[in-house]
Amino acid sequence: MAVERKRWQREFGDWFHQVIWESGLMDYRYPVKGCGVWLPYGFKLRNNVLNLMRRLLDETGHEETLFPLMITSDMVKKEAIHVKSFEDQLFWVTKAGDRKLDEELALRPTSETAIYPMMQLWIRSHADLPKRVYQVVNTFRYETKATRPLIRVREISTFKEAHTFHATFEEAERQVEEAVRIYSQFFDSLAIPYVVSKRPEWDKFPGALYSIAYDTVLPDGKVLQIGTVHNLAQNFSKAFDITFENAEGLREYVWQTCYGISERVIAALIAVHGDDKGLILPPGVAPIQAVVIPIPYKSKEAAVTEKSREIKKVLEKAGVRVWLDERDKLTPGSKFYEWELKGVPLRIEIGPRDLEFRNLTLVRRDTMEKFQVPEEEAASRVLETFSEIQSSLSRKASEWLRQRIHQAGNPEEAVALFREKQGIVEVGWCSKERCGLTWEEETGLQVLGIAWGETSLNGGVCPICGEKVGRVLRLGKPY
RNA sequence: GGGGUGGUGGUCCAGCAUGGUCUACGAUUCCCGGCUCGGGCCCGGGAGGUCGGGAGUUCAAAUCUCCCCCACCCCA
Repeated sequence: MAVERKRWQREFGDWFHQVIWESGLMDYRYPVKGCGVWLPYGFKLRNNVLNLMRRLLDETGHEETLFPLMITSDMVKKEAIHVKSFEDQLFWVTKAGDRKLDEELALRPTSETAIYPMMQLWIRSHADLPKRVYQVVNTFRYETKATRPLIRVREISTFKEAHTFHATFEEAERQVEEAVRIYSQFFDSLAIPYVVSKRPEWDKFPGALYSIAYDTVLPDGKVLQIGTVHNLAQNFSKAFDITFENAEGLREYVWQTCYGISERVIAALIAVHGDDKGLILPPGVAPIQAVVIPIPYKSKEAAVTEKSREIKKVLEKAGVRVWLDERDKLTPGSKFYEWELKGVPLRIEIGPRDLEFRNLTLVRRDTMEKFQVPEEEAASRVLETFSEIQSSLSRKASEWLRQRIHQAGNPEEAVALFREKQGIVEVGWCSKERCGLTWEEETGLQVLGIAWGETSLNGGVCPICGEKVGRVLRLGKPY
């Protein structure tokens, strides 16, 4: 029962689509393009992931809110640069029944235009600051490229966005650092590896001063953006007229940040940890952390059933999300396959042999390693195994990403490296936009940005202009 | 934006070249019953289809022609 990742890597697109549906996460047969149904199992996973996020935000002074889905055309037009980037993708509500609406309404493509006009009413004085809100909502964008479950959709069903408001630029800068800390902790808890890059000027969030993004690499070697943090400076507060009175009695525009994470994090969770058998979910967020499978034999059915129920209770008491699979029409083997597909981190087999020796047979989903533990140590050994699985998943995924980050000295080298190994190519950059764009042209890759929070690079010259190199520039092929 | 491949019970698919033998193959899934049970066992019985949509050619279309829709892949 070895762990294999052939199909996972070679036919990632098919694998991904199939696993999402067969494991019971989502059904994408819904008749509207780019929209899918979260099935009960997927919905539970989604909630566990979101609750992790909620805990992190609640602990750090954020408050959850819920703003309306529809925005007016006036609201849409407030911030010119921001609007322009989304206007081709807006869904419009133009009629009620057969009556044309006097004022057409748009479905939010993101919620700046819904939230900021209200903030203009709520923020009056420096005592109201800082203010941090977040919400988890659906947003709509008319994607024209091919849609892909969880990755490129028309209804983003799960968009967690935080918006913060501050009295000074420095405070907004500190909030950006805080957001990066929060997101890093979040992805670490999910064992999803990432690189953090400052997006180049030509690819930042429209309206932002600058944008920071979290990227990971999927099995096909393409880069998936899984989170973003933006310093908006006063660009939006000026457009939406969000001002406050400072301690000296003067009116100032607020300084803002915003940061978001979408269901792409679930896509990453699935893709990064999976194998040819299906999902592998980290115990921290798995809807079912352990499944008990009774192995009935001859006349011992009653004893096996009784023991299985007893173990289930013991584990539940210890706080384990456990499921007892008592379906008697299926053989244990077919149950094994099913729960492996669904990514349950730990399987517990209880059969005549275990009864005889007062053991439990445990099988780890991530390594398929099989071992016995004494029955009376059930709870402690199960919990211990969860933390081993968690750290093993982190280690494996980080190592996998590390092997897909390469260093190149010139465009030819970058192209060769990418062709052979995909992933991310790092090169030295002189910080000039023209040279950055040349890197893109000559490699056919896209600039992800410069490494965030790392000291500048010394030595070497830009192979394009010959000037001194000061930054690490990352290139890749994004989704 | 450019190119390619495909759409047939819930799922995966055969059939299409050479229209008729299609009352549409097979597997899986689902329901009923039996036998089993430490890796998808097996045996009976049953359910499930606007052949993506529309128009056309024809005595006759899943099969040929045209238009449309949708999905997936590759390239910009």
